[in-house]
Amino acid sequence: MDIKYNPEAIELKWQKYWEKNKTFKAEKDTNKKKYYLLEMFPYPSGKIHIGHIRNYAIGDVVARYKRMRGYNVMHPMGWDAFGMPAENAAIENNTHPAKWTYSNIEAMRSQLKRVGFSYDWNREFATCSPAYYKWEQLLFLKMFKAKMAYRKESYVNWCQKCQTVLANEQVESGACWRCKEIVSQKKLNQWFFSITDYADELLDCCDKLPGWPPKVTLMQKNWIGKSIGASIKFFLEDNTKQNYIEVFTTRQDTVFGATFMCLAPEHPLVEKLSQGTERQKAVKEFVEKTIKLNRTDKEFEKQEKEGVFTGKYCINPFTQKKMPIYTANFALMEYGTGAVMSVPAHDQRDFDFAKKYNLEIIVVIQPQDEKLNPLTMTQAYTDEGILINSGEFNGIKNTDAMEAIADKLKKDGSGDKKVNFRLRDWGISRQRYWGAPIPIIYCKKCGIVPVPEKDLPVLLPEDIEIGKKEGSPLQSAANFKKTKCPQCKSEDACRETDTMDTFVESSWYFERYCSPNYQKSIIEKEENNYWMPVDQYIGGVEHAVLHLLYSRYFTRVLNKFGFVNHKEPFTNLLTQGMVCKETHKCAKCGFLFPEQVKPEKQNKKCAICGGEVKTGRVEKMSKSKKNVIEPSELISEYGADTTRLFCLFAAPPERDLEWSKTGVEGSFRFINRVFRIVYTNINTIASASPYTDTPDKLSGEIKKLYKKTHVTIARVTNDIENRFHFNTAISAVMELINELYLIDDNTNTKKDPNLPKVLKFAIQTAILLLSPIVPHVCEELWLVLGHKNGITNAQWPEYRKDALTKDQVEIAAQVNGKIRSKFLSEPDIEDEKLKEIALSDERVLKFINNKPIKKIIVVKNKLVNIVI
RNA sequence: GCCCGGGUGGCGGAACUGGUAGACGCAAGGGACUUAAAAUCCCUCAGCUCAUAGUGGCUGUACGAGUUCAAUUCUCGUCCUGGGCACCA
Repeated sequence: MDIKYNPEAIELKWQKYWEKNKTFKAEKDTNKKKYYLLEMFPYPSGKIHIGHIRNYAIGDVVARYKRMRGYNVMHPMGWDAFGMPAENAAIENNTHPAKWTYSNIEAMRSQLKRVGFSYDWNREFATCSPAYYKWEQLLFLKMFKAKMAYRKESYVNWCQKCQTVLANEQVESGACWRCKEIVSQKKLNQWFFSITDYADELLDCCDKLPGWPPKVTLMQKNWIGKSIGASIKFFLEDNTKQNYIEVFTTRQDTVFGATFMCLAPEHPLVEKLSQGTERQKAVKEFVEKTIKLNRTDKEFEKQEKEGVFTGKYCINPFTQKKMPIYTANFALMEYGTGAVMSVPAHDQRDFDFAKKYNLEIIVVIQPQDEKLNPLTMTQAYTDEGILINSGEFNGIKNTDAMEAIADKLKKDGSGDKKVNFRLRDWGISRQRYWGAPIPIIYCKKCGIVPVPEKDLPVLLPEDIEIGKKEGSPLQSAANFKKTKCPQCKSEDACRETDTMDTFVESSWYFERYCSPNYQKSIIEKEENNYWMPVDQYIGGVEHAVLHLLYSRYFTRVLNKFGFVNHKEPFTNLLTQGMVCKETHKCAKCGFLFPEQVKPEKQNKKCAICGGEVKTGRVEKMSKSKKNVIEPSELISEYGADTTRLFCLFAAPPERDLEWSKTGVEGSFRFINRVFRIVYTNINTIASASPYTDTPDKLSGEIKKLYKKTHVTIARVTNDIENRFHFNTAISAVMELINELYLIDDNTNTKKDPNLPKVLKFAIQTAILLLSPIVPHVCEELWLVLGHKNGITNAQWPEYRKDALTKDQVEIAAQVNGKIRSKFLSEPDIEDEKLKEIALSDERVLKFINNKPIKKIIVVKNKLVNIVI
């Protein structure tokens, strides 16, 4: 055989063919069942990396599979194109962010095309284009008018290096998620989206997303953080009966044990209470010291719980006791009301604090088996028990008193039931240039004025200087900033210079894909109703809370304004694992590239300094760890099909994938095996029509092969359709191919007149089953097999039920649960018959050794277990 | 600290509802073809063990118990590991 597998020639040929024939163009067709498949769109950083390829390969298998199943598949791709790297690159290379971004998009688009993903490129857009962000601005205006977008002054996480505000979600253990700089606190006027209005709904609907991994919905639930409890007012001991501190607690059952109060250092009362007292100086010092160390700071985690007395008292509404008011470093202004009622007997943190400052401890919950003594207690008692020292509630189980105490609070006017969320409103202001401008004008006379809808989009000015001055570049862009007030026409007005968080763009891009070129509004409703919601969404688990929660929120906002009819954007979600590779580290030179490692007899040496090299952990590929694989190199060496195959074969999608050079070679070998099995048999099968009849008319090896082919169809279909376990789908086809090679060698079966037909069916089926995974080579082989219309829209093979049954099954014969013998039998034979065979088996009898049989368990077609 | 995962050969991973552990691939070793190499093909491949070399015996899915005729699978405890949240009142 002269024909050699040449991946590059085959792949370029079919990519051209698909493009020419518009094979993947998706159009609304109400007669067909739609399937909207989406992978998280990339940030155009410049290069596609292997993690993208894995993500998109997974998606492409599903898209191509569904197409073959007759679905009208929409599989779009685009660019999450706003963001900081463009600005950073602009500063470094003295280019404009737009230029940098668009040239990156060019490069990455051609890379993606070279992998042969079945995208409908007609729907492509970049979120940085005015045609896209215009609609985002419109939505902002609608939200502003509905009071869902509002401005408030607040402390924000500030990254000094990136010169920007970060959302809480973008702060990872005290550091900027992008540049790892330690985050500090800054007070600024910010725009917020009121996501908390939907906290309850977003939480409840987590349970209505059966197609999502429970892990992700659990993370969202924790993030939203709903707590049910009560708000309680503690009046100050100032005889006015007007000033009070309000707290939120989940333990109103312990209110009789509240002996002191802790306020967050930022709490407005802290300064007021201590003013003019001898405590003023101490309080001020403490507050200043504590605020400096913000809560996300690394130091903050380690610091001891401490506080200072403000000099004033408040009154416990139930006991009328005086409670000293402290300000404490563990009280958080952002949670609840910034004030904590402290119950030292039943909260460990309060207990430690009370011990430290010698504060009163009152036991109000008595456990069943022991008697708590505040003087001898060594830790707080946080379990259930019976209330004591609690007036009219004495003797009631604490959990039962929750409701009653909340009711009494309400009756007395000193509180109420209350639900509190950890989730806070979404701060979207960014002091950056490369983002969507917030369409707001500040007028000296009229105040905050929204840009009229007819004036949209508010364009990002192109003639700006980046990195020359402190702060946001838009602030120094006079042409942009200076404007007329749309209401009073006064010249004394300026534009908002902050831009929107880039998570805003990615919160609705999946909606825009349905009508990407629609000019009249944000969304063309009929298209949207047809395509949405996304049937399958695929992306990294790192977006479990950020992007996915915002998207759920935005979908509700769009729904509220009547733009869309659905509330949840993604019916099914698959979160794929990272791509990892081993690292090499030299004590002196740090991380090394694989080519910098010299293998020697015993251990590896560093090519730079000659020092010992340690093979480090398998870690996520990253430039800094020097363990990155370049997809383009891989594709030019082995081809796109091999690259795809390996990404899918090495691990199931949800798990991390460990890169292996030899594994890639194995994948390449397999494609070659497939390629060869077609060509070596082509003369035999070329003119044969595939056998599709019942297996009973066949015999011997041919029958076995025919049945194996149907079993393979069943396995692959199940693995793709129900489990996304492409690794086992591939191994099933590998088994079939292995079997085909055995037939090829077997001269006896070569005389069977049914051979060409069955062989054709088997080979053709293998090609069809592989086609979503390695589409190019399959298109080529499909053509070789004589099909002129392309494999992309060929029908997915169906299996025959009568071909799944086995002619013979192997039965394990066990004695006391241990396998002592195996025998072949007809399938589905009577239990009694199986027992009989097992009991006549020599090896089994040897182990029974004439002992009495207690019982015999028979599992049909599987085993016989004799218990003695 | 709290909440989720995960732990299976030299390696990546199979085993779908408790029913024959190790599919498929990689690596390794041996062999065939070849002047040679590459490519390809075939065989072996969890560990220990045996006067019987066999469809032999024993052990084995992180560790220890338990439920069961039967446990990688279910329950409890321990260890390790990955992730999320982290003074949340």
